[in-house]
Parts: sequence; structure tokens; C-alpha cells
Amino acid sequence: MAGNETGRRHSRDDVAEAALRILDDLGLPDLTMRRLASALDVQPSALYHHFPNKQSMLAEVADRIVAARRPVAQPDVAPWQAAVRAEADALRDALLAYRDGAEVVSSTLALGLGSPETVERLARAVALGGFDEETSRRAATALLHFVLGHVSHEQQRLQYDSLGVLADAETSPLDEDDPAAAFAFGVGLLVGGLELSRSRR
Amino acid sequence: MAGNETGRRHSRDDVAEAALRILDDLGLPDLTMRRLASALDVQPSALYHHFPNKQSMLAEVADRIVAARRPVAQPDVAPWQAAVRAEADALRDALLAYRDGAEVVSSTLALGLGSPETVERLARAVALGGFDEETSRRAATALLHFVLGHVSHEQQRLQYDSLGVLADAETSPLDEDDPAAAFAFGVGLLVGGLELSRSRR
DNA sequence: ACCTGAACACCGTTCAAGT
DNA sequence: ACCTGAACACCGTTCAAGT
Repeated sequence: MAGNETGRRHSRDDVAEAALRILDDLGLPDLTMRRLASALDVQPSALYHHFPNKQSMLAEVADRIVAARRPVAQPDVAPWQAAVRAEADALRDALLAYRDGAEVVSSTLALGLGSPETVERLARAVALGGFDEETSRRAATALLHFVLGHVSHEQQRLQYDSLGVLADAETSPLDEDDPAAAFAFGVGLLVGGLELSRSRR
Repeated sequence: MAGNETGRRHSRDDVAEAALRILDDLGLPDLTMRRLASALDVQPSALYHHFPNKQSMLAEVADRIVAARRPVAQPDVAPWQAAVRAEADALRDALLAYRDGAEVVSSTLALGLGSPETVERLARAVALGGFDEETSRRAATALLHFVLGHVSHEQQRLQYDSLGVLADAETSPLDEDDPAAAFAFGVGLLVGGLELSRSRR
């Protein structure tokens, strides 16, 4: 897909694309520098020409995953609540588009790497409700933590189901029969909390 | 602290205690089976007599971290909102008590391991508000995701600050000047959302 | 600029064997 | 029941050297 599979001499872009492929095909635990190198027909040490270390390579992967979010129209007339929900949904869908997407993005953000765009887009949607900058940023952060935690768990479950068959009654209390509904509920709580703080202002 | 430092022959309990020590002294990346073994003056393979693998050993560590939460009085007369906030605070404090505590608990819960007690205690507090069981469980899950995400980030920041000196303006948009206030804000949003859904019922 | 070859300092886990 | 000794199959990263 991102060419140059046999011809040697790769770009940073090639490396990132190959990493996304491995992530989606094999999952995060199998996305090793050595496997990535061998997918590119190159020695592991060659990767360090493109990235200083594995974490920065994963940060690039994370940025590409969230950058693929569908754009959300935010007409000034629409209720801000709908904009926030749409942003949350777009983020969830982007994370679900790659295997272990949520965990990659989560660990990257935890390390302070990755683009700030993700929080900012959420914060902008919140700010449509007229909240001040700090409130918007804090609400966006809370939303992001919920989304990443929820989707991480969702994706972990997917993997279990696909390989473990998961003996009956083997469910954790975090498991949800309807992940999409549980997701909407969680986002709804945070939006509701914002509404309430607004009406009390 | 958990005895038997030189006399060979350890119990599962000794192993878990030693793991907690290493976690708090060196952090999760340095909590390896080999280092744990050498702290107990034992060959790495000996650990597999006590735990089938590293993940189950970490699950035991996670359970001990959250089990140390301070008990929260829940008199039936007190407002349920205060009970939920108290449970969230108790959980945050327990996670902060050990280095990388949030990450250990988070990854354990993500794998479906660890005791269900953590979610259940949160759900019980929510249920004091008269919410049905599914709503309480979903709200507790949302709360838990927020708490784990927030505290994980908080602890990552602590480590950065302690070793990196962190050049000026090196802050990510997720960073907070006042983590405790940001935490209370996030919990407040979720509690507020519950209040609103209640008044609309 | 991009890569090779070789090495360093590690991992988690298994397994036969010992007491 | 609890442990040793040795091995297997890996890791991320560095570094001199090549083109």
C-alpha cells in the first residue's frame, strides 16, 4: 500500500505505514522494532535513522490513528451538546479502526507525546457551549480519559472473544453487553454534568 | 518488611510484598520477574511456583493496591453525591500511594483480571442515589475510567518532574496545574450528569 | 541520507532435576 | 511444596562501518 516493499531505502512515512499494518494485523504486543524492520526488509538498526526510539515511533502511529477522525461539522446554531457527542463518537470510531488503537493513543498521551490536536478538538466542541477555556479543557480531558478507557476495554474484549472463546460466566464487571450504548451513556453523563454546571452558573 | 529475606522458601504473600516494594522503589518498567526473583534471592523460575505468569502476579499487586482504600462511611441519610465523591477520592489516594499504581490497576482491569470489588464499591455508592443496577454499573465504569486515566497521567507527570527537570513550556495539553482540582472537576461532571438524569426521570 | 553486521544488556517462560 | 540450573526464543538500542 505504501510502496517500496522490496527496493530498499525507506522514508519515515514508509516505516509508519508498515507499523500501522503490523498493528492492525498482529496487535500491539507483536509490533516490535525487529518485526517492523523485517517487514521492511531491513536491519533493526536501520529504524533508528527514522525514529530516535520505539516510543516516538508509536507516537507517530498514534497521531495517524486520531488524525483519521472524520470531520465533524460544527454549525454555530446546532446545540453544543450534539457537537461534543459527535466528537466523542468520531474519536471512538477512529480508535476502533485499528487493532489496539485506544491503547496506542492512550500510552502515547500518557507519556506527553503525540499531537495536542485530540484534546483541542474536544475542547473546542465543549467551548461552543460558552464555557471558559479552563473548564473546556478540563471537560475535554475528562472526556478523553473516559473514551480511551472505554475503547481500550472494548478492544481488549474483542481480542479475548476472537481467540479465547471465553468460557461462560467469564465476564468481568466492566464488560458491557452493548458497548456502544454504554459509551453513549458515559459521554451523556459528562455532557449532562456540563449542562448542570451551566444552569447553576 | 515481609520477612524471610535470607532464609529461602517463600510464600505467595512474600512474592507479592516484594513486588510492591520494587514497584514503589523503581516503578513498573523495572518490576521484572528476574529482578523480583533476585530481590527474593531466588532463581526466576521459582516465581512460577507461586504465579502462572507475570500478569497474574501483577493482578495480585493491583488487588492489594486497591484493597488498601480507606473505608468510606455511607450513612443512608448523607447525600449520595458525597458518597460517590468520597469513593472516588479514596480510590485516587490508594492509587497514588504506590508508584505507577494507576497503570498497574488499569492494565489489570483491562485484561479482565483483578477483583471486581473496585467497580462494585463505586457502583454501590452510585446506587445510593436510587439508580437502577445497570445505570449504577455504567456510571461506576465511567467513573473508574476517568479516575484511572487521570491518576495515570498524574503519576506519569510526577516521574517526569522528578527526573526530567522538564524544560520550560514542555507541557502537554493534558497537564494540569492543580491535579486535585481537575480530578474533583471530572468527578463532579459525572455526578452532575447523574443528578440531571435523575431530575429528568 | 540510509543502511549493514555485530554486539550489549536485557526480557518472560519452560523444564528436568533436586530436597 | 519450593527451588536450582540451564536453556529457548525473544526484546530495544548502540555503534563502527559501508554506499
